[in-house]
Amino acid sequence: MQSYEEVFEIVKLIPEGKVSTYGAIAKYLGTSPRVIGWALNSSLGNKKIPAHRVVNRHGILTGKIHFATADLMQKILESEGLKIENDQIENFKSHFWDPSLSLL
DNA sequence: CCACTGACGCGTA
DNA sequence: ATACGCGCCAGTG
Repeated sequence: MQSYEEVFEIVKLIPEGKVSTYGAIAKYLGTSPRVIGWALNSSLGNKKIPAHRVVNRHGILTGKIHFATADLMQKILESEGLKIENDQIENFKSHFWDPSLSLL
């Protein structure tokens, strides 16, 4: 299956200053949220893939530990205009981007 | 070649 | 309210 490829395509569509979730992408692709995490893990190194814009359903930067440094992910997100409070995105739902929007 | 592991989320007890 | 199990793909030992 090209599940990973599908995930990459979606993640690349996430606009700057926006974030998405594992569950939303998984639902859109019709797969399990786990696959999203695994795919993103593989995506690390692919500069074309903004893996830092994907967080869990609580808006928490669960994947930050996979970056070069624990603060890197938060740093990038803040750099894109987001506000992080205690590893959690503030006004998360206001910055939430749903894959369904890519249909538009 | 077989088995384990790794960025999650939801339903059920 | 908290705890546990299942779903799912690819890479590595």
